[in-house]
Amino acid sequence: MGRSPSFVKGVKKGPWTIEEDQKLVAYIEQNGHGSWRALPLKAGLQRCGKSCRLRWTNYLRPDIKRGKFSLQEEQTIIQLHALLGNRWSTIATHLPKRTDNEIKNYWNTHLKKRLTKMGIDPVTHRSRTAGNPNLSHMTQWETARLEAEARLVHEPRRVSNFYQRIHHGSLPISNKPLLVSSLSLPQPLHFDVLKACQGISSYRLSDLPELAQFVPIVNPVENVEPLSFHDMTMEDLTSNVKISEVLFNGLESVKDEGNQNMLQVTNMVYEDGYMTDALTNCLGNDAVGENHNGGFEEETNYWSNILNKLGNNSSFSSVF
DNA sequence: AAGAACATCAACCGCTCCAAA
DNA sequence: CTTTGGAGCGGTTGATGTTCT
Repeated sequence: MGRSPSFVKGVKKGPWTIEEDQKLVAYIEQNGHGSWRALPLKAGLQRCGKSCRLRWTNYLRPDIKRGKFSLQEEQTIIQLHALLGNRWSTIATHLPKRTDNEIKNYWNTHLKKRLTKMGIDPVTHRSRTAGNPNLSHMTQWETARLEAEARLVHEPRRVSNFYQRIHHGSLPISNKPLLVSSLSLPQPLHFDVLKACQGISSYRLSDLPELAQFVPIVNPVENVEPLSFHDMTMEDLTSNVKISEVLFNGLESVKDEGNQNMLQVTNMVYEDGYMTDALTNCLGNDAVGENHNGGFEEETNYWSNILNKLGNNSSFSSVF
């Protein structure tokens, strides 16, 4: 049913010649590919339609980028693979101008090996070395981030400087000026807030490993000397820590309720609009206040306030 | 210098999906 | 509803290039 015969008399196989390529390109440029099955005859090629389609989609198409994969592309592949597995065509839709075949080859010949070398199982994307919860935690976060970003490409909205802020001025993920959408907040908001705060916690802890000792459940770094963290008191810190644990545990407990939930809610991490709306809905205006424009201490206080509010918020607590 | 071993990637194969008949 | 056939997907192969011994 629907299967092409594996052998057809008079049909050429193997590498394509320049002449064949030229014929195929010329025909498609003039007529479009139409029915692939009928194409070879019309184009004067001794190939099966399937071979023509493959040659075109994987090699001859004008909108194909060839050559070395960038670091960003590599990261995207790894993270999407963690989320999607070997669904190369889906992964390819997130990497403009790359084909599924190319990505698949690159994964099999480069990335899989590299992950294995790093002690990461290329199938599960988890550390092989006696459980590193932070790794899967970060993978999870990065995965969700990518998925959200990928969807933003198709669903333009205002992108904020939020991501830049939490990354201390590193390059934005997207340089595209996105539009403000009408309010269609993802639901449930609890997950939004949860995810957003988790992102913040992740960032801080990975950026300042010294802080990790206060949050052993998130980042179990051993033998780290205590650190006085700017002007924050220990009380502030432990207060955050306590809530971070709640956030993390909460996230762990809901993560299996379906990727849809997880993925649906992550846009707001990049978008002040979503973030503010989500927080406002959960906590009320006074808790969220004005947007802030950076400065690590300011940021710290901002999140400290919000986390404290979250900790006392009954609707949020009910998530758990 | 030469052969072996390994890496790369274009292309093929067999399968599923899905729309049309 | 079943059958058919085109399109597309993912796994795999094998020719070619590169590195190692």
